[in-house]
Amino acid sequence: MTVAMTAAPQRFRVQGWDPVLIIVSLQALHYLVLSLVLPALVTIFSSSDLLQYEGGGTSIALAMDWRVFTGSTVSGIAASRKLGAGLVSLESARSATRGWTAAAAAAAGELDAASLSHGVVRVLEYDAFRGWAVALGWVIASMADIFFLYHIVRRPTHILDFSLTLVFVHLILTIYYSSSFPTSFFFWFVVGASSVVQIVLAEQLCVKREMRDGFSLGDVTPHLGVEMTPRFPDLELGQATGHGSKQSQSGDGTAQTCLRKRAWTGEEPKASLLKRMAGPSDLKAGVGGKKTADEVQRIIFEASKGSKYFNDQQRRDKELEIKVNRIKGILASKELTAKGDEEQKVDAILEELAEKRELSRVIALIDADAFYAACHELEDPSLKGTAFGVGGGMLTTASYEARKYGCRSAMPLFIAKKLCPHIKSLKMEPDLYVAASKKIMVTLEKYGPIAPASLDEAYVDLTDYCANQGVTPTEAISRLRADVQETTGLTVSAGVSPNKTLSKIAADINKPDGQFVIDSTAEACQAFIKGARLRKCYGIGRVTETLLNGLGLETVNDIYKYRKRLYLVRDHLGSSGVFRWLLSLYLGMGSNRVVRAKRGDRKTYGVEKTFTPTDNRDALDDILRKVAKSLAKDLARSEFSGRTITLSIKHDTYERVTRAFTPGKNVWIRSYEDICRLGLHLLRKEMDDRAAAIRRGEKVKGGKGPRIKARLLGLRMSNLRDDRWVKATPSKLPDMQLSDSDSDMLHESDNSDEGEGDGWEASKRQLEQLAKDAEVDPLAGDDDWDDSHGGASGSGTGRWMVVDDDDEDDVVLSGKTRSLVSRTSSLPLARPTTARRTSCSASSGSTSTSAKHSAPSSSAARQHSPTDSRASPTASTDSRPAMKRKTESTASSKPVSEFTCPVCQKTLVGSETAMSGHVAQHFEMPAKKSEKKAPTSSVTRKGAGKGAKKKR
DNA sequence: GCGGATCAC
DNA sequence: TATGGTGATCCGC
Ligand SMILES: Nc1ccn([C@H]2C[C@H](O)[C@@H](COP(=O)(O)OP(=O)(O)OP(=O)(O)O)O2)c(=O)n1
Repeated sequence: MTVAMTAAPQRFRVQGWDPVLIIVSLQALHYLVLSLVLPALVTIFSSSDLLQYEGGGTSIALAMDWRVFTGSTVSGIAASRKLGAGLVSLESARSATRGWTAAAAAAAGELDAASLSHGVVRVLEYDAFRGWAVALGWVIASMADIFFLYHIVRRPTHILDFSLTLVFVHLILTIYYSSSFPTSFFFWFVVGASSVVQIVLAEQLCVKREMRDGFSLGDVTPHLGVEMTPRFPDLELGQATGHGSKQSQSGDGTAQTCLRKRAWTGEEPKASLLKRMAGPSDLKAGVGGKKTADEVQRIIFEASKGSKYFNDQQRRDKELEIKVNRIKGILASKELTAKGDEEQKVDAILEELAEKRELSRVIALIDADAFYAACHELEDPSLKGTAFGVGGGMLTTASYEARKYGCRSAMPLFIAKKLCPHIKSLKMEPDLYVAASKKIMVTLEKYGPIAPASLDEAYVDLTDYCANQGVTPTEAISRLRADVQETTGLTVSAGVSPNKTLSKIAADINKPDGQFVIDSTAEACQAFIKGARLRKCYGIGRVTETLLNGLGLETVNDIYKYRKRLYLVRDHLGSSGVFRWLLSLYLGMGSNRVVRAKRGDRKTYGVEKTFTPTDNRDALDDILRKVAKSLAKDLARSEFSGRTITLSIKHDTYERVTRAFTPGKNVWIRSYEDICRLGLHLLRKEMDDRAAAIRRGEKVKGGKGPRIKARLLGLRMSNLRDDRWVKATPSKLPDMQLSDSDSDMLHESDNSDEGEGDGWEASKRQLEQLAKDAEVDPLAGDDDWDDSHGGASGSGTGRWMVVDDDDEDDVVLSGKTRSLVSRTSSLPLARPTTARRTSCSASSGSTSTSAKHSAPSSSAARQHSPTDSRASPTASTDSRPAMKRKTESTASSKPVSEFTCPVCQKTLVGSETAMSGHVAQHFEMPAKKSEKKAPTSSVTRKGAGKGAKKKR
């Protein structure tokens, strides 16, 4: 024992990390503590005369035999009431063969002989004391373990593992020692409870230390030691080729996965961090082998080390680690009480889900290869085959040649240059991409309904094309791809399957200029997705993947393999829907709805700008004004106004905060002046609030400096209203707009506010009152299935995407993105489903007034969808128009040019813009008083949201 | 409604 | 030396 203790620390320093040594040391220390504490406790709690029976208080059995716990606490106490039970309890003890148990046997003999109830009680009392003493000893030792874990294990991630291993080893030892399996509830309770407490406390301490000390690379302490996650051969998707037909035009067989030796040894940062720094890239780096994955990781790491960005990544990494541990803990505790029928239950759900499988459609996802880069090659053919990236500072994409060196999307140029010294970078030219995108989409439309998911991606429903032309999906997609290449000069890759989920994954398989078709059979779908790594699935990003990894899952098939685990933690997976979503993913199911997004589907407009960090107020104001101007321009061009403006700040530390403000329910923001005024106000308020928080000693983001030092400022408008729609609709609500032009108001209003501390509130209330008018009603949309991606609305390069009809060049895409991850704990995921459900049902009826206005199209848009192909009834597809609202808003009276300021009560005549400008003035004011009240009184609280959405 | 977090491209 | 811009959803207050 002693040897181990002293030897351990040394070996750590010299050799790094040795799990076996660590567990041996912990075990030894644990027993050492027990051996010191138990005799003392037993001596204290036991009467001396009885102590003799077991030969003193120092028997090794005290530590090693689980029966010391039981002898009598729980069962014994019960036994004191009933003789029979007491006999049973002692009976078991009698079967023991060595150590102190002989004493118990003797006691039992004594009982048998005397059969005096007095005697029985006495013996049991004695045992009870001892049981408690031993339990207490165990608890003390467990708490001492916290200290050892903290100093020896160090990494929060490993606490759980080592702690459980320790208990497990003890279990084995005690079973061996006692020649019996622990059947005492008390024993399990004490051991289990102290382990839980031990794990929680130790992890918290370790996490706290890491947050405090950081994670220094030069440090040679064991916790930095290696935690290499082996790079799995990228099984991609198993050999699904049996079912699907494969047809790759490009010659390179990306398939081979060579085992690479470590490019560097010695101190290595945590794998997760390396991965984070390397980005989502698959790192199968050079097909051409110019750089190995390890080299790429190393270079990225070396270049990043020490930067503020790097530090921020470390911080995130730690937080993620905490999350992983938390869910692991939840799983561990749930497993203790698992019933055993979990897998059966899951299987039932799977069966239920599988019934809704829909295989009638042929859905394709077309994705252009290295899109931006390809667009530039089109303009300048000499670029072909050269290594270049698009974007200054940060690469938005890289040419395939550059990718051989490890260059990727979202990689800073200076790192790309280290990887590939001769890489060239081109300036972004959005117009080029938009034009190319339009061309692609036009071509795609010849093959069926399409749903653009970004500038370079779109889903196409080939069902009808195949039927009409009498061709197989494979033939159809081959034609389509050839067609696109011919008409646009761009190469695209495609995936074809019965649903969007699978097609999306399939499109990646034969990536550059290739395609992958999955047969329309349940078997083919299932077989295909089984081998896919979780990260390949739309909606599963870095965080979600890590959390699932924490539960032991690596591939989609593991969802089934570990369905019991998922089931046990299902309530901690964000929302209950996540669990089912994963199951349907495993089944290879998904939405097959292909509908184009409409103009009204856009939900926000925003502009943000990164600059070299500064804490100069004037400079920040200046930047914000420019941002405001840009945003105003976008809004004007697209004819949208918004009710809510959100300021976004990225501190020098990369920590971000957002601050929003909604003047009123019917107050529309659009002009540069309003945006600017409100934006500056939000910025100033944040500066003041932050400074105040610092003075109060509270923690704030962005470092300790009293002034905000930012590297990015952004403004975003949400709760949009389509001004075109407004224009076309004669009467409507009282429409106020904070507006520009009249700057005159500025001065006069300035003084009026001082008095009213709660001008803010007042204004809010009055405006809300004023707004109460149009009637909206509850929605009708009921159950709609999920639609993770494409359906309508989405992610992507929002700003330029071309929306449906009007050939405007505004952009809106389709697809939606839910993100997993609930903030507080657990797994992310949100269920893909329903985005609109929340927005319609959850939000108050009042807002819908505006919602209605803003998105007249969205409801109208849908009715058209799946009608033609009757075959998609309840399918797992969404199919359904969610809500069908019809009542347009009612009208309200009220001319528009005369207002009474809700704040100062003045009556103003003139443009509404003047009005808004005036009102806005009040906002600039004293944040103080309004501050207090705002939180409590403002707004109503509605509980509906959650319930509605959960159910389903 | 707000703010943080996640994800996608 | 140095790490982007745009948009969407979800959750818990
Ligand atoms: N973080 C990112 C990722 C992508 N894009 C842009 C540039 C890409 O060209 C385009 C399409 O993205 P993809 O993910 O489809 O990647 P590419 O088309 O560039 O390459 P490939 O699809 O061949 O892997 O979106 C971006 O601006 N920022």
